[in-house]
Amino acid sequence: MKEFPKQYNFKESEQAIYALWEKSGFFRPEKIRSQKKYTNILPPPNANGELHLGHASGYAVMDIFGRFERMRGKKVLLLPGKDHAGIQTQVVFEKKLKSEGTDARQLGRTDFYRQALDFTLKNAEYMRSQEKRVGISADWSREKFTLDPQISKVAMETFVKMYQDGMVYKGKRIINWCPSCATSLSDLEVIHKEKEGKLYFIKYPFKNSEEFITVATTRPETMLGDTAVAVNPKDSRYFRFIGKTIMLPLMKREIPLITDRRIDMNFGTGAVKITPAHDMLDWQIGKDNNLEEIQVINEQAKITELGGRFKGQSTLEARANILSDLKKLDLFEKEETVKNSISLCERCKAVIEPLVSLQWFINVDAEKFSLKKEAIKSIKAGKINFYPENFKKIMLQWFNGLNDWCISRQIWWGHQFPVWYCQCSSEEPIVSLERPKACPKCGSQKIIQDENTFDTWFSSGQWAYTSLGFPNGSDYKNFYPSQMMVMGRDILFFWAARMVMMSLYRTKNVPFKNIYFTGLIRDREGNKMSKSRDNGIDPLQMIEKFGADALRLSLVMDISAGQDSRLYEEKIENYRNFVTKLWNIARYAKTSVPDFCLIKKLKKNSIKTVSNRWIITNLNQTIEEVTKFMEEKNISLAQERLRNFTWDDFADWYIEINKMEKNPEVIGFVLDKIIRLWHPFAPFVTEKIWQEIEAKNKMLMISEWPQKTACVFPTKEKKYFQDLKNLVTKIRNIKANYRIKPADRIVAYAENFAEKSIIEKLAKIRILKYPKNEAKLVRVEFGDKKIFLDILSKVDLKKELINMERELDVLKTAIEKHKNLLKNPGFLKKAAQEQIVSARERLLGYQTNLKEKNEIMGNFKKLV
RNA sequence: GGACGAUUAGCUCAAUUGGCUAGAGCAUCUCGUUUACACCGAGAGGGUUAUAGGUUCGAGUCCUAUAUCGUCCACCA
Repeated sequence: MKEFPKQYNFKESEQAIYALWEKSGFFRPEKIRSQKKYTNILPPPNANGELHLGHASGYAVMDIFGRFERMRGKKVLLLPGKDHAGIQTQVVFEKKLKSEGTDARQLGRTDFYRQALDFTLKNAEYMRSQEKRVGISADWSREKFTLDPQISKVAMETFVKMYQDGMVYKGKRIINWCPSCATSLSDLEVIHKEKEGKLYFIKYPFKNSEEFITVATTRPETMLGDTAVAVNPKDSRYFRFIGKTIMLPLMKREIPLITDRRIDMNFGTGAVKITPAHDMLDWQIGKDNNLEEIQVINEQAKITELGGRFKGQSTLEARANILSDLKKLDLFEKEETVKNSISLCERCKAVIEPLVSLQWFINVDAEKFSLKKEAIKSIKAGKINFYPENFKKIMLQWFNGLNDWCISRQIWWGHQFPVWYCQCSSEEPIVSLERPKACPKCGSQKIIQDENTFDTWFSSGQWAYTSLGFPNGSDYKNFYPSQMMVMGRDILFFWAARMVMMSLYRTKNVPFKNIYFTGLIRDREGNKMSKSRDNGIDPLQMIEKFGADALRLSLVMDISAGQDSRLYEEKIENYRNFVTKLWNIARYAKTSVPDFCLIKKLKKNSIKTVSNRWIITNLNQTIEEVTKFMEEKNISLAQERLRNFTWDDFADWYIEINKMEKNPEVIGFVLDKIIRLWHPFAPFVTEKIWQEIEAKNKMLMISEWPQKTACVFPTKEKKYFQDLKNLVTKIRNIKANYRIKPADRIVAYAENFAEKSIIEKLAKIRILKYPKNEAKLVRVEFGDKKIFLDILSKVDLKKELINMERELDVLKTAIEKHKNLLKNPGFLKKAAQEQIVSARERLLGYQTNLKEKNEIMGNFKKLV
């Protein structure tokens, strides 16, 4: 017989086991014969860095559900992929180029793209190896990349189709511009940060007048592009000035004083300088009032030639110079310190410059197909289940306030627009997947492609169907829409919402039936993990140290969907201990029982005795509850229930304490079920145990999820055994604590002779009489009061009185619980009530309080 | 400004529809055990479930306020 290793060596086992799984081919759904399908398209990580805890926790969740469904006999497809991650990769890769002493411009677009692709693909391979270490049972043969030709083609087609349907347009609008990344950004890619700033009060003199109006601004440099000053129409302070002309200082340009309801009278002076080219609200006001847009800041955040003598200065230089000039002219009134929020680029944290620029937009509320309304409709119709549920509300709210989506980016890394221009008319785009051979208008062959690339979320927003080979691929036909989607709650809008919209448009169906959000993993203090804080935990390091199973368990313990959690080494260590415990349970079974094997079905006569019946009944309940929790997507509760059964009931009680009643067959049976139940959570150690004991070809990964066995006893009796267990434990403790020989002092009445002897054996006490009239009641008495008090006299009286009260509570509970077993419940209820109340009063000398009395009465009332 | 979430043991979190004694893990203390497992076992202490009201026979759970913390969205001239 093979020696069962003394210690679980996860380092050796994990790689071998993963190789075994992969080789078996069961990661591919084709290998599983079943009609029922389960698809989970894994969120493609950005292929430009390392695997981090966020990925790991998502993968743990997905793999747990995936393995669970696979064991339940479903054709499971976990589809992995990688994202090219437009701007982020561009930033990362440009840094790399810089460190190599070159830059994008030197390389040129074609070479840059080629090298970035090379870099990304290499990195994708590296990340794939890291993903495997987490143990994810994904079908690697199907792995996709957002820049794969087939996937790109479908994504581009969507754009062409949208163009034809009048859902995209090219327009000059004010957009968020990142001077550092040199590209436009969607609203979502801009983050706001509260910061202390200065509010400058500047006098704007009226034309041919000594009077002036004071405006307040945080960005004086934009005044070069002012085309009006606005006040609220209700603001009586300025009534007399309305319609007058202002001489814009420094620029000596005439600008009007206009009114607009959007101006807040209470902020600053109530008068606002309007710069349509460099402010979101000003742009709106400018549109409504037909104001000129004067761009005085360029894409590098420098002043343009329209900024007169400040041309070429950076915005900060210009600000200082403008302020000093104003001071010289005595037009500077004062400055105040204010808190205001500044806009930053999500990726590089540079300050955003709002600029007017020619960009491509998706009209989210187009006539032909309203992405916004269709999304709202299907979510309201309940076509997607949200975990947690309240995220549905958050998403709906977002859709309601959704504005047009800027999808063009001025970077090189990503999908270039399938849009072409001929020299003859740069205004008229030709939208087509293929480069046109000649201009349809003038026949010229000099055709250039639009320089823009797509927002990375435009392609990942289509991932749900592109990755499955939409529109004709067999995977699309077989596996769309997927059953499950798991993602971090931080990309709810970026990705989940966009996927819903895009999928509805192209497939007329929702992209997934269920969506589960994971929270952020924080450090011990609850801080975000970040490089600057240096508080990050590297998942690979943890796997090295504690094993993949321990890491997985620690990532899904104590969590609920959408809620942030904290992680630190002790937590992972704690789960490593549990993995060891599982191992040792198996090792004990295998080494202490001759010819031990896992038992699938139990013979009826193996479960005659009380503790066997008890453990089996408890196992049944565990299977039932764990399955239910898993179906409800509640990993934490499933795991907790399972852990309690495994450790407390099976290992500590059935095997350890209950030395006389255990049955090898029952151990084989329970262990068989336990390792199946644990497999989704801790796949490696359970598979290893299975291989050690079974040593057959079949793998645990594809064995069946346990079913409840035919219930050996009526469920109502389950509690009875639980109490029996508790009573025995209690007796043992009393013996231990008081250091007495309790044989003649503690008396137990048992249901029948068999149980009487069990209690005698287990608790090592002598059972006195077996009174006929006590029926099925199990009761512990503390002997004669006198004897009990004798014991008390030897120890601290106060402490023992408290203990005595507790023991009486146990008695109360036991009586309460078993009243259902009695044929005449009324009798016992009354008896129990009297007994408890009087006992307490007698012992502690206080009156039963009103609340408790009410509680008892309430319960009784309900029963009657 | 709008929305959402949270507040339970020293710490991290549970508590499935309002219901049996509010539970785990870590930490602390006591005892036990050294051939399944010191990566162990049995116990104990520790809670006015943020506060104040309300509904109910019964509230951690439902309602109404308040406080504190957090997140997201919008705006900030």
